Amino acid sequence: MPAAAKRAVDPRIERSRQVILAAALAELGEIGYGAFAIESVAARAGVGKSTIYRHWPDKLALIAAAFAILHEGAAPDLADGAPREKLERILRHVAAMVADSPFSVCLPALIDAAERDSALRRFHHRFQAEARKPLIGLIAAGIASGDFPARLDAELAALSLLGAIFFRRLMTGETFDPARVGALIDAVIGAPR
Amino acid sequence: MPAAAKRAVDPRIERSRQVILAAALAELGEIGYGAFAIESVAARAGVGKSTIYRHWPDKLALIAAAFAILHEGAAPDLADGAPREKLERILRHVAAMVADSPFSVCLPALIDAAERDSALRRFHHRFQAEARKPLIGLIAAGIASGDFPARLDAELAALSLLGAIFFRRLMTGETFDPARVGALIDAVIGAPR
DNA sequence: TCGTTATGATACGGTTACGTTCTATAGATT
DNA sequence: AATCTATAGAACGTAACCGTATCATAACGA
Repeated sequence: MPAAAKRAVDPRIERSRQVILAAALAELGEIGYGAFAIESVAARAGVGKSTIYRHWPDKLALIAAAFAILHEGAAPDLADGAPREKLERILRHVAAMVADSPFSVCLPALIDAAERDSALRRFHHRFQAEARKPLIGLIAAGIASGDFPARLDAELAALSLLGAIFFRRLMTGETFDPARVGALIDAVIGAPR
Repeated sequence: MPAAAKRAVDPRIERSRQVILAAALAELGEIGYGAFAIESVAARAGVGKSTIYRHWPDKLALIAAAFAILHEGAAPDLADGAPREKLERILRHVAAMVADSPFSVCLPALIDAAERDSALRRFHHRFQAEARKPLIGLIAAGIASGDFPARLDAELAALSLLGAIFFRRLMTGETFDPARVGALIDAVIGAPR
């Protein structure tokens, strides 16, 4: 009998976790990875520093946990629609995320962190690879069905479409207006038939 | 008479500058912007800390000076050749830079720094905008001359091409093999005629 | 050679942050 | 109500690093 009557979970624990993680994410967005300070997180969360160390062993663990939150968004539904419509839907979603969201705010910190710590790097690259898969599959299917021109390479096309959106955010300081996604697809893929 | 016989310039000054800036750039690549430490730069350069402060007023000034070095590369010659060839030349150059160079090493730090400090942000965005101009102009000319398909928007096409290269570096951890630039152009622009 | 000056080393006070430990308290469970 | 436990807050020793100052040295120009 596996000690069934364990004590119920204290709600204070989960509550602390949430408050601290939210503060950590805000800190990452504002301060970045390199100057990230646990004491600032504690102050921002209105929490004792010791509470943070009760939940995570050290700074890196907290940072990793905070970054993990970024990847809890609902992906757009790709069940039905023409390939071109689905493509537009998914890219509009990406553009909106990159334009304005906790993800967008933390993106530079995430990139920087991935460069400095190998665990965060694995995390970052693995997640990005997963996130790209549906898009690449969609484009590949579109090419196969003749909806997209045969000139395309699915992976390169995905890189180009995503790249355009991310490049603007990171290198020009502008955001990619989700409304312009149609024009982007026209440019890279071709106009709708 | 403007005091002509000024003392000749002490070569130690320029020598210190170079050694320190090189060390600062290496530090930015390794440590990043947030945790950048002048004392580490001094140690790395084999230089007294006071020497650094004799040349730059503070940490930010040194960082800015170091980043400025990144933008002293020779751009590829665009004097002659078919539009497609010129495009390939310029993108191969970009891909090589992003794949392996001080610029590539410091790129995450630069992006992070641009996010945290407004002066560095202006610097980063201005330079990037300047660097994009020839590419956009080239594509626009190619469209006008009929060498590139009319479907294209010059700015979006430039974003896509550059974006693909940068996206790979920053989000996938892989580099974009300069040899694959031809395939990238085929995908976004179309095969050569 | 001789005065000049940039330098490396060292020390300084001040600040910040790490990660640990303690205590009284407020909030849980039973 | 009685008990348990997670918490906030403070203090701690340690370490790093800021920007400044001092000083003997060595490289420089003249």
